[in-house]
Amino acid sequence: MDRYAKLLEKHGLSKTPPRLNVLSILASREVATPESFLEKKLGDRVDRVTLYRTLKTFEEKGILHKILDQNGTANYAVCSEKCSEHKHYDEHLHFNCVVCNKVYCMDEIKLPPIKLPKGFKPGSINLTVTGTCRQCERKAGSKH
Amino acid sequence: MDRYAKLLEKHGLSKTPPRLNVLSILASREVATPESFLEKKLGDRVDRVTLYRTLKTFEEKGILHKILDQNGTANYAVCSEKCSEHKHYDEHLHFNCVVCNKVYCMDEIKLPPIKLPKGFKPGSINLTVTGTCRQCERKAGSKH
DNA sequence: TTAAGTGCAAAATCTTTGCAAATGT
DNA sequence: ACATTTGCAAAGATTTTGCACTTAA
Repeated sequence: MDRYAKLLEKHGLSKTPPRLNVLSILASREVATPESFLEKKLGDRVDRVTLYRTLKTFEEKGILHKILDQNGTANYAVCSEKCSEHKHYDEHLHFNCVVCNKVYCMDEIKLPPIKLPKGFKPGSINLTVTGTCRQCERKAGSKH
Repeated sequence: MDRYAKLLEKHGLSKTPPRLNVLSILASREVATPESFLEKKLGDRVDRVTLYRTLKTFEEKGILHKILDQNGTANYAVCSEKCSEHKHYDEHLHFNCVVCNKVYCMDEIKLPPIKLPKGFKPGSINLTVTGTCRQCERKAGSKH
């Protein structure tokens, strides 16, 4: 049984083609991925509604993180082992390129400690830097 | 001439009722505000399309910041003096309450310095903490 | 066998666009 | 007077819901 099937099993979800397809696409990408990309990749193989429901289920189960880009669009990335139905661990920096719009998960950059005013209870922390990514910087550079 | 009229003039925009109304509502609130709230407040006085266009214009001119909450919904707050058409300055922490969904601008909490991998050029930085705000913590507490 | 998951149709939102009428300067 | 802005209608886009059919276990 392959990796993705195992992941589904672990969370008590049945191993259906739409789910396996979605996981396979997401795992093959080095960046977080929006619904629109998955939709294009999957074509007619998976209904759009199923895709929405799949992403929602995965997020609730702690299989995927949802990361919002600069436009408020959700991008999904496979969670680390630590994530569960009850709590997500996504405490690293996200980089969102303004040119290609890709969302990078920079696991190696940890978040700084934060001190909130009295009475505010933190849940999760999201640090997103927008700017130009390495790829797009290169392309821009080579034009001159 | 009042404060808001002056602000519009400064940016070369005409002083119309919809614009003055929007500014007045936003300035009266201590938190960032979504379109839906403005729409409710304004009722029939301002068309929804006008509201969308007003917010867009204000953002482009550097009059308002757009802050995305945990749901990807845009929330607007009046910019500091430093903002302009060319660049926004919004380098402080945002707190988004998961109960009431309010977005607080915590101007007093500055962002930490960030070191990106080689090739990545930062533009703006957004640090949002989600959790429970003071108000909602109090309410939750008083129930027990 | 049957609970869970999918696909289709349709509804509900949310946002944008085009254009004529109204308004600010 | 005239460019800008508004309001209305309509189109587009995105997301959700209901329900019958299919499939995984």
